[in-house]
Amino acid sequence: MASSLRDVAQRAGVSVRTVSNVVNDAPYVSPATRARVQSALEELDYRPNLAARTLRQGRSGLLGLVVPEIDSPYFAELAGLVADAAERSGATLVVDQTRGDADRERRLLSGPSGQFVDGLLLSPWALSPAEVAGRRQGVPLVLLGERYDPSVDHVGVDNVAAARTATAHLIALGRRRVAALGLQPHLVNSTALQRVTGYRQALAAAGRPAEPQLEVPVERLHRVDGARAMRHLLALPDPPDAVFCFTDELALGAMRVAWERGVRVPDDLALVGFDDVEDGRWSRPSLSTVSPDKATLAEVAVARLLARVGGSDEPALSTTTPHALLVRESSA
Amino acid sequence: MASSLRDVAQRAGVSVRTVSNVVNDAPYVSPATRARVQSALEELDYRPNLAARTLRQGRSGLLGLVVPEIDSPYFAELAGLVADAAERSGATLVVDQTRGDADRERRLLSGPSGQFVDGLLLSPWALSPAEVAGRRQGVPLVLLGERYDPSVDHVGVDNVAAARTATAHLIALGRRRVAALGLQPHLVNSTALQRVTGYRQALAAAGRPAEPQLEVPVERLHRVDGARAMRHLLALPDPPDAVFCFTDELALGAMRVAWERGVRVPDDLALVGFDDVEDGRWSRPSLSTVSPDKATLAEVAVARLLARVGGSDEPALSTTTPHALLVRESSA
DNA sequence: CTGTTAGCGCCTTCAC
DNA sequence: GTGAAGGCGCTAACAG
Repeated sequence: MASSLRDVAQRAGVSVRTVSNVVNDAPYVSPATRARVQSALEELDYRPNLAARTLRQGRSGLLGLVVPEIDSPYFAELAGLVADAAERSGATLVVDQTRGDADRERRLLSGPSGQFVDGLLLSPWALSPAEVAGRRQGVPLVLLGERYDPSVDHVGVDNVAAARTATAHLIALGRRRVAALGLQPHLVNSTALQRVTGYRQALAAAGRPAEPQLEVPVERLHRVDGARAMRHLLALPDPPDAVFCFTDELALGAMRVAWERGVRVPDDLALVGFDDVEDGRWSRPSLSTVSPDKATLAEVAVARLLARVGGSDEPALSTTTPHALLVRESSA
Repeated sequence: MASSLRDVAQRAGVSVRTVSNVVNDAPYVSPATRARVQSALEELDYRPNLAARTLRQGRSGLLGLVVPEIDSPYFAELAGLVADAAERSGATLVVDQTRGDADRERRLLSGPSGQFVDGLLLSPWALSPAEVAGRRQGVPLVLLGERYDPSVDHVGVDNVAAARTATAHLIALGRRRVAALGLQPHLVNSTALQRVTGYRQALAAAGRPAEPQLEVPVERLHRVDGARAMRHLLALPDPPDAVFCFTDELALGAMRVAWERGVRVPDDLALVGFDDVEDGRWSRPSLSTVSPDKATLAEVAVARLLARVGGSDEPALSTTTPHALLVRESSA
């Protein structure tokens, strides 16, 4: 059985109050008493009970991060950085995944594990803006990536501009038929939509007509989806000579298929991804990509959330974090 | 302000007890009352306070997973599967990372976030067996991968056998000089040690002498470490024609370096990794690997932990989960 | 079937 | 400087 404040007090021959003071190093404790309590604390291996403390002061020191999939490289990397940022700020991060399930997102937004955290970072996937904005009661919420509602804080990159840059780069390479891989018309989530928008803008700016058959939808964002979409593109009567993939995972799947089909990257087909995931730096060839500054994103998101937890009630902020196009071998 | 049981009771004109009964759908509530309470519950958008509930019944319904790095593909995949397994069992998983830091491991083992979870799954890295066994007080603990102490539950693959199989496969391919990449002599963690042991056993079984210069240590297990180690191997007067890498990440880094140096895989150099991480299925060439059954591992670990949480006091069990050698292009 | 109440462990206001 | 006591929200033992 874990020992409580009272046990320690008894052992040290003082009152609970004094022990509490020592534990939270408050002033007003004589050095002698403090020392005595200290040793009692150690002998009993006392640890404050977080449930009780949380109940009492309404704060747990815990921050929650909810992502669709913890095992997708992008979210895994992001989670790692957010955990680091939280750690630096003296908070502890706990991570939850929803597998893209609306119910789970909903539950985590206001259910048990959104219950004992002081604030929540959410990367929405299946939930509509209205639901997110509506359900947000109680703990502060900061949205990652998606900007849903002007009433809730948001941190993310400018997807439209980033996609435009990536596409423009492919066009500047002299490619004639630039495809877009990764549309998700079945989702409320609008990230893919923003990226197509940027893609189309770049095409238009270059005086190119939009070609609907070069815009390929995918179910999810895994390598296998990229592979399937690439097979589709290569089967076209007039296949593309460049593809802008909406995530690195999609691009890596597409790249593998290109190789299997004898299509040389970048000679026959230039590829650019999005996310700057570790794998893309080591693939063969290495993958050009739009690199969101994930460390800054994590830092800003945690800072904003902690400010809210601290009681800040300034109007909701939408912060755009930097990104950069990294040209590597797949589009050199 | 969130509404409490009392608020609801007041609104419905009943006692807290009755509301509590309804919330936890206990019996002994008349349908009429139940309905009345239900609507009060909804009107007030009542949500149980987890801190209070935990304080009261000493259980939170939360399980914790502590891994060195949440952004390494292996741990990310494992975390995803463990979260799924927990979900299926009605528990919620929270994930923490330590970045391989002994202090953080220590803190998480018994600190705040090990305080409000009912049980802990730990993949130790920097902590010594003695510390792990000693610090384990309070919540049940199940060790993942490393088998530290007979007194604590453990689930993992047979690293020695797996490494032996992988090495034997390379030998059977007719390779003359088989290297081992990934030793970690600086860690208390013994996974690498077990894998070298299996490697040496296979060599011995084939009547080959051990060649110390073919056993390459690494600092960490990332691609960059694999790349560095590979450069070292290729600079040897008599470089290997096969390498068994202790993780897929190391292998992927090594593979990229081989390509840069014009060494053909698998013709000039056969490669086998360990972990069966998603990337290796899509790399070029695809990566042969030892595939631990991660889903089973997750399932068993969660089941065992929940049994402990439920009060099981059978002697500590050490479970070996299955693994399989997957021969793909890098050693075909 | 339902109401009343003690107490989980902690912090903190009030008294000394 | 330190002690006593109340109460955070919930559950369950004890009435009725």
